[in-house]
Amino acid sequence: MICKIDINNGIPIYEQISRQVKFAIANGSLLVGEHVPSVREMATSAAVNVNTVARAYRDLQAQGVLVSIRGTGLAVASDAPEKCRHERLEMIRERLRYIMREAIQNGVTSEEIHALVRSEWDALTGEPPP
Amino acid sequence: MICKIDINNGIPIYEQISRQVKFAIANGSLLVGEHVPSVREMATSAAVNVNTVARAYRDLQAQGVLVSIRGTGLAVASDAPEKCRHERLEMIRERLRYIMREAIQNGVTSEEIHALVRSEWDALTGEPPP
DNA sequence: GCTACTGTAATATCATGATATTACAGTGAG
DNA sequence: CTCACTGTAATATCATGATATTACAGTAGC
Repeated sequence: MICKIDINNGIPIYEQISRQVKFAIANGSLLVGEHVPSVREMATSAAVNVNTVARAYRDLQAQGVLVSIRGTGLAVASDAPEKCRHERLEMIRERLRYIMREAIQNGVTSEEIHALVRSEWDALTGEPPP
Repeated sequence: MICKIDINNGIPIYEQISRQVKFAIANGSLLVGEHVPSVREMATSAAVNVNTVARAYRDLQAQGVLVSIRGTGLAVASDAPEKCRHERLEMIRERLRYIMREAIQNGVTSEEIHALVRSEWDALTGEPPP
């Protein structure tokens, strides 16, 4: 489990970590009962401070996604996959909403938005535009 | 010209102001030569500090969007509309790209994304889903 | 029991965004 | 000239995110 951190996107690092752990659980990269990387290991691999990872893990515990096993580490909670799968699209939806709101407020048309989404998607996936 | 500030979306206020001024110029709400609201007026109407507005205006001057007329205020530069129109979709495109990247990295399908965009757009514009 | 690993906590330090406040030079209307 | 408005600048203060560092209790393997 490796986290890719983007320092320039405005999203707090601890939140990026939290999101990516949830995504990993949602798509089965992390299984129920499996241990998440230790705070020190995650901090090293993501080139980030230990406290920042600890903050992310603390949030994930508070949300019931991870459970602490004293002296051993943090494991994926039994009901985490369901939670994370449900949250997966919601997290993306929320961020989409902010953009759409701005676009709508400023006279961008439905066609323009859909064209943007299509072209960006194709550019990122390497698919040729239809 | 009234700016709507969202304190919870993570984007710095001065940047939100800057963006909204550009949008206003792009869609003709602010015309070439027209004065932008004074820092104090904008600060009051947006419930924001004067320095924050000044910061946004300073950036807009540095980008050649506004020009200072000493003792009088700031006016829309002659080539600002072209600049802002060109930047308009690019600003939205950039933010879309971040979301799409996250979505793709985590196994969201093209269908899911387009469905999300459509449903969010319809929810925000009040249009019935087709 | 020793060692090496867990999470957790506390502390101090820094950058940034934002605020409140004060001050000053330039402009234009009266 | 005076007054009310411009932008601009400097200052101090605050919250937040992030960092570095140190420390401590619990667990597992040897």
